[in-house]
Amino acid sequence: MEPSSREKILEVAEARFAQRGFAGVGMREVAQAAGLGKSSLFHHFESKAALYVAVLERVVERIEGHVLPTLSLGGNVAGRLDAAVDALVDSLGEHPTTARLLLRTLVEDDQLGSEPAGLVAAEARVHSLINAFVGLLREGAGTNELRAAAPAHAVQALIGAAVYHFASGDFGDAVLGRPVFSAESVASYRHELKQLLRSGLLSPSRAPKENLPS
Amino acid sequence: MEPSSREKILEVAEARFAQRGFAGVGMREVAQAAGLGKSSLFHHFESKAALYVAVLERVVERIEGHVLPTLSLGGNVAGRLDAAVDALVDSLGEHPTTARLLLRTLVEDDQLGSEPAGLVAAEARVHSLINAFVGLLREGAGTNELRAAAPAHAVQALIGAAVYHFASGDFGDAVLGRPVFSAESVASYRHELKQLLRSGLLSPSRAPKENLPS
DNA sequence: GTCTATAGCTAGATAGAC
DNA sequence: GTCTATCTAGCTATAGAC
Repeated sequence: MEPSSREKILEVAEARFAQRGFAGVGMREVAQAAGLGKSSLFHHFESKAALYVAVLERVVERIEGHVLPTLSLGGNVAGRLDAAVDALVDSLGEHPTTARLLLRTLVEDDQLGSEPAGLVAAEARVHSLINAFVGLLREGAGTNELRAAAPAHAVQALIGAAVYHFASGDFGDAVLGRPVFSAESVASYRHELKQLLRSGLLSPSRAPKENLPS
Repeated sequence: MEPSSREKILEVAEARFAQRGFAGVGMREVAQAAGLGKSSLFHHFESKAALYVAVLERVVERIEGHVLPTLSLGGNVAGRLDAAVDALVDSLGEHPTTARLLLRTLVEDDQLGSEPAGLVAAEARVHSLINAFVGLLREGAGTNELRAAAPAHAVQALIGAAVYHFASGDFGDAVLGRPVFSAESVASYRHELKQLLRSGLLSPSRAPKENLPS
C-alpha cells in the first residue's frame, strides 16, 4: 500500500531536519518534497515545532525498539553490555538519519521556541536510555567485573563513539574509504566498538599492566 | 586593551553558531550582542557565510595549536597516541564552544550556500588532523604495538567520544552530575578516554582473553 | 484533505549620509 | 567605521473556498 500523506511528510521532514537542522528547513520545502501544498502540511501538523517533535518521536521509538529488549536480558554485565551496544549500533546503522537527529537532540538546546508538547517527553526517553547504560556500567564496577571507571564518563564516550560515527556523513565516508552505512561497515563498526570497550587498542600480548606508567 | 569590533563579533558569533547552528542565528542578533548595528557587521564580514567561516577558522586553529605539536614527538605509538589524545581533549575542554562548532562542521553538509572561500580549506585542515590519528594507529598496528584493529573505525570512535562529550551541553551535565567543563571533569575525561583506548573497560584481573568468545 | 491567497514578520544584504 | 533607511525574498501561520 502506498504511504499516507502524514507518513510521507514525516519521511521527507526527517531527511531534511537531519541534514540542515530545525532552523535550516522551511515548511514550503517539506511540503513540496512531500507533493503537497504548504497549507496542507499545517493541516497534518499544527506547527513546524510539532512536526519536528513528531519526527523525533519516531527516531526515539526506533532506538528504543532495538535497545530496550536487551535491557531485560540476564547474564553477566559484559554480555549484557555487548548486547546493548549491538542494539544501539544496529538502530543507528539501520536508518541513515537516526544518528543525526539524535545528535541534534543531544547537542542543541532551544531551537524550537516555547517547548511544544512532547519534546520534553522525548528527551526524557533518551535520558532514560542513557541512564540504563550508566546503570549497567555501575553494576559492573560494583561486582568488579569492570574496572573501577567513572561510569558516566565511559557512557559519554560510548554514546559519542556510536552516534557520531553514523552522523559523520561525507567526513566518515572519507575516513573509512567506503560508505558508513554499507552493510559491511556497520558490521565492522559493531565489532570494533565492542572490542574497544572490552579491551582497548593495545595488543593482547602487551596488555595492559606493563604499559601503565604508575 | 579592549577587543576590536571584529574580535567582539567573532566572539559572540561563535557562541551563537555553536548553540543554534548556521541557519538558526540571525545577523541582527549577532550585531546586537556585539553592540553594533547590523550594517556595521557587513562592513567587517561580507556575508553571513564569510562570518561563519571566520569563526570556524579560529576553532580549527585552536585545535591545531594543541594537537600539531604532539605529532612531531618521538617515542612509541602508545605514548604518542596518549599525547595526541591529551591535546585533543584539552583543546576541546578549554573553550566551551570548540567541540560544538567542530561537530557541526563534521556532521552538517551544505548549510552555507555556494561554498565561500576558506571553507574547503578549513575542512581540509580538519581532515588532515584526522588523518594524522589514522596514520598513528596504522603505524601501531604495523609494528604490532596495537592489535590489528580497523584504524579508521577506531579513529571514528575516538573522535566521536572526544568531540561529543564536550558538545553534549545540558545532557552531558545531567549524565555527569556536574558541569562537563569544570576543571575536574575535563581532567577526569582526559584520563578516562586514554584508559578506554588503552585497555577498555574490563577489569585487568579478567582481561581480555578469557572474555573473548572465540 | 487539499487548494489559493494573504497576513505579518524577519531574514540577508545594499545605499548612502556622517 | 558606524549609522538609518530600504530592498527583496523568505519565513510561519491563517482564512476560507472547494
